Amino acid sequence: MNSPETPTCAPPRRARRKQARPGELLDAALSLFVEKGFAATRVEEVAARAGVSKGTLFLYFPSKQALFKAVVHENAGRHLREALGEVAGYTGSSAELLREFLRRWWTQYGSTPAAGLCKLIMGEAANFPDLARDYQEQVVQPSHELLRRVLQRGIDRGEFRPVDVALTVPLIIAPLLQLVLWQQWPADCMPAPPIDPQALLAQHTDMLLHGLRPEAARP
Amino acid sequence: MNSPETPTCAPPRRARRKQARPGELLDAALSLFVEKGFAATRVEEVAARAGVSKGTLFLYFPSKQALFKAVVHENAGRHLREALGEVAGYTGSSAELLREFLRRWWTQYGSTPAAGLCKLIMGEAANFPDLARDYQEQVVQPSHELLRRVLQRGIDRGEFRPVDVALTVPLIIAPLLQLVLWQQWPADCMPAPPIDPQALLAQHTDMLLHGLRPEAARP
Amino acid sequence: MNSPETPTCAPPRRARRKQARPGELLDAALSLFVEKGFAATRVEEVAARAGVSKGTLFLYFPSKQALFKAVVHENAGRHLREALGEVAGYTGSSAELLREFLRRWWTQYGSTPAAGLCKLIMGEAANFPDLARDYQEQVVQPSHELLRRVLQRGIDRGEFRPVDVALTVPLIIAPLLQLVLWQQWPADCMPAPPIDPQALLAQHTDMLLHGLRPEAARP
Amino acid sequence: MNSPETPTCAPPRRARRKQARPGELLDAALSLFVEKGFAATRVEEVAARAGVSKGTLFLYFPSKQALFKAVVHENAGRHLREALGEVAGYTGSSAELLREFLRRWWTQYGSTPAAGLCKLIMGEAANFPDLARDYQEQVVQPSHELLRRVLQRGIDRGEFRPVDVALTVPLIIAPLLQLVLWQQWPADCMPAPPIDPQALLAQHTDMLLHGLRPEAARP
DNA sequence: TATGAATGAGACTTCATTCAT
DNA sequence: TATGAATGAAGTCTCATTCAT
Repeated sequence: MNSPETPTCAPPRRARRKQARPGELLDAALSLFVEKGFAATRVEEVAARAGVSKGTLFLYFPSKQALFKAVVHENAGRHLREALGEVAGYTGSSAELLREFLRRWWTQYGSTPAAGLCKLIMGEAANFPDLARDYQEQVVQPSHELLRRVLQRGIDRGEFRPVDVALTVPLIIAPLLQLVLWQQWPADCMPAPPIDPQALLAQHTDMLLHGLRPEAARP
Repeated sequence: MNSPETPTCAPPRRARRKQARPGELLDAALSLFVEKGFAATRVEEVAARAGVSKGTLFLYFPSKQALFKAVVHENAGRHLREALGEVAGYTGSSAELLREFLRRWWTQYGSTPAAGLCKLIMGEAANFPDLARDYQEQVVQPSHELLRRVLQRGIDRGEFRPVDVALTVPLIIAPLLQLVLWQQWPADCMPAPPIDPQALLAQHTDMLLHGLRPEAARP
Repeated sequence: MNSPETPTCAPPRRARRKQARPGELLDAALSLFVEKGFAATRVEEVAARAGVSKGTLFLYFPSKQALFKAVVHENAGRHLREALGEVAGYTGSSAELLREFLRRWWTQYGSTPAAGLCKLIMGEAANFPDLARDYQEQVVQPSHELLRRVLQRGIDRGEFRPVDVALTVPLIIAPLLQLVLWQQWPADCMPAPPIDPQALLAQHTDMLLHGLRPEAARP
Repeated sequence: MNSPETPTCAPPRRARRKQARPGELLDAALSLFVEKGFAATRVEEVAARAGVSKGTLFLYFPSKQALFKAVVHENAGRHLREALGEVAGYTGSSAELLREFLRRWWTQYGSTPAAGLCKLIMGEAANFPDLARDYQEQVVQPSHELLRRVLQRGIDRGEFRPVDVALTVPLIIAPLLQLVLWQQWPADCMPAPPIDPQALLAQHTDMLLHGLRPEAARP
C-alpha cells in the first residue's frame, strides 16, 4: 500500500545528509559555544566541524546570533521535559521518587551534550537576556516546580521532615549543575582523580535522604 | 587653622591617581569580564568604566590578555586564603567549625566582587588553560583541602557519621558556587522572589548537619 | 563559430583573479614600499593599488611584515640571477664581457621594478636584519663574485692591467646602484636635465675600460 | 676689559647643558632617523638617547616633522660647504686637485655623522619633497658644480682627456655616496671583510686618473 | 624649564556576512 | 544547494602630542 513516493526505509544518502545539515550544524555549534563561549567561537570553525563551508552555514541560519538562539532552543527544555515528565505519576515512596529524579536528571540530561547549555547560558545570560529568560521559563522553573512537588509530597506523607521547600530545592539542584560544570572543565586543568559522577550522585542522594529523615523516624 | 604652607600629606593629584589606576582598571575589568565575558568586553569599555581613556589602559597593561590575567591573579587566592586561613586553629565543636567555614566563605568571599571569578574562570577555562590551572591550584584545591580536614576532624571525634570525605567536600562546595552564579544572573531574567543568600546558607548548613549526624547520636 | 558548450579555455573569472592576486599585491607593495618606505606605507594603500580591499590582502599574507618579506624574496635574486647567469660561459674579449655585464645589469635588472629593492633594503636593513642578510647572500655576493671573475679573467689574459680586484668590483657596482637610486628620486625634486641611463652607462663603460687598459697596450 | 657678564670661558654647567639641548636632540634624532627611518623612529627614543624626557623634546621642536626638518637643515650643506669651499682657489695640478677633492669629501663629510643624511634623504625624499629639493640645491648641486669645474679645468689645461663633464661627475660621486651607504649597513649583515674606506678611495682615485689620462700623454 | 601621565587619531588585523560562480 | 573569495565594520594596540604639576 506504500506509494513509491513514501519509502519507509532510509532516503538516498545525499538527501539524508541534506536533511541532517541543520542538525549537524547545531551540534557543532553547541559543542564549540560551550567550549569557547559565543564570542570566541568563529562561524568558520562551526562550519568546519559540521563538515561544510562557511557560506553553507548562512544558508540555514541568517546570522551567528540566530545560530546561537537555535542552539539554545533546540537543546533547552525538550530533553529535560522528556526526562522528567514521567516522574509525575509516580506511586512509590518519596525517597525512591527523589532517587529516580536524580537518576533520570543525570542519565537523560546531565550526561548528554545538551547539559553544556548550563555553562553556556550562564556565561552569555547578560549578552542574550531574552534567551536567558526563555531558559528560565522552559528549563529552570519547570524542574524546580517538579522538585518542589516531590519534596512537598514527602513532607505531606510524613516521609520527610518538614523543611522550607523553596530553599531546599536549590540545594538539591546545585550539585547537579555543578557536576555538569565540573565535567566541562578542560581535563588537563583538573586535579589528579576526576570526579566520578555516579559516585557523587550516590553520595548526594545519601546525604539528602539523611538530611530529610524525620526526627520521629529515628529509633 | 592649617596654614597653606603645611598641606597635611596629600600627594599631588596626578601622582595619587597614578597609584590608584591599576586597581581601578582591575576592578572595572573584573566586573565587565564577569558580566559579558572576556571576548565580548571591549577594552574601551573597561577604560571608560575606570574613568580613563583607551590609551591609558595600555600604560598599565600591555594587552587585553595581560589585563585578564592580572584580574585573575589579583582576585584569586588572596581573598580566599585570608578568609579561611583563621579557621585552621579552631578548637570548638566540628559542627560549629563547619558553620564558621560557610559563614566566612560567604561574607569574605562569596559576597565580594572577587566571587565573580567563579563564573569568569568557568567560561574562559578552555581559552586560558594556564589561568585555569593556576585557579585550581590557588583557589579550588586549598579550599577543598581545608574542608577535607574539617570533615575528617568531625568524623574522627565522633561528631559526624563516617562518610566518604572526598565525595562529600564537593557536595558542600556546590551550593556555595551555585549561589554565587545565581547572584551573577541578570536580575531581570530571574523568577519573582530572588534567593536570599543568608537563608539559603542557613538551610544548607541545617541540611548538612542533619545529613552528617551520627546514627548513634539519635535518641 | 564557437558553440556555447565549448568555451575555449578561460577559467571562471573569480578563479583567475585568485591566481593573480598574490602577484598583483606584491607588485603594488613593491612600488609603495620603495616609494614611501615600509612604515609609512599603509596596507590599505597597497590593497587599493592592487584593486582589492584591505581584508583581501590578509587572505594572502598573514601580516604586513610577511608581505614585506614576500616582496623581497619574490624580487631578490631571481631577476638578477637570470640576467647574469648567461654571462658565465662567455668566450669573447674581456672588454666585451664587461660591456655585456653592464648592459644586461641595466636592461634586465636596473630598469625593472625589482631594482627598487636596492633602495628599499637600504632603508630597512636595520629594521629587518634577517632580510638584509638574505639580500646580501642572494643578490649582492653573487653579483660581486661574478664581477670578480670577469676582472680576474681580463687580468690573467693581459687584457686589463693588474688591479686590486676586491676593491675594483665595488667601484664598478657603485654607479649602477647609484643610477637606480637616482631614478627613484621623485622627478619634481631633480635638477633640470635628468640623467640619461644609457648615456651614463656608456660613459661608465668608457671610463672603466680606459682605467683598466694595460700600460703596455698604449702606443 | 672683559665685563663680568661676558666671561670668555665656559658658562656654568647647567646653563651649558640647557644651551646644548637642541643640539643633543638633533644628534640623537639624526642617528636614529638614519638607522631606522623617520616613521619607524619614535620620538620617545630620540628623547631617551638625548637624555631628556619626551615632553622636553616638544619644548624645542613643535612636532616630529619639524624635528626631522631641523635635522636635515642642520646637517645639510654647512659641513659640505666648509669642506669643499677651500678647494676653489687651488693652483696645483688638476690631478692633485681631484685627489684633494676626494680626500676632503671623505674626511670632512663622508666620515662624519652628517653623511647619514645621504641615506636618510634617499629614503624619505618621496615623503618630504620640499626637503628633498632643499637638499638638491644645498648639497647635491653645489658639489656637482664644483666637480664640474675641476674636470673642466683639467681638460682645458690638457691634463685630462676630453670627456663629457656632465656625465663624468656622477661617476666620480657615485662611489663616494655608495661608500657612505655601505658604512651605514648594519655590521652583522655584511660579508666577512668590511670595506676599508681609505683603500677604496685610493683605488677610486687611481682608476679615475687612469681613466682621465690624455691619449697624448701616453708614451 | 622639565616631567611623564593622559589622550585619541590612526594603524594593523579579525571575522561575520555577502555574492558570483 | 554549496562554495570560498571578497568585503568592511569593528576591535586591539601604538604613539605623536598635550598639559597639569
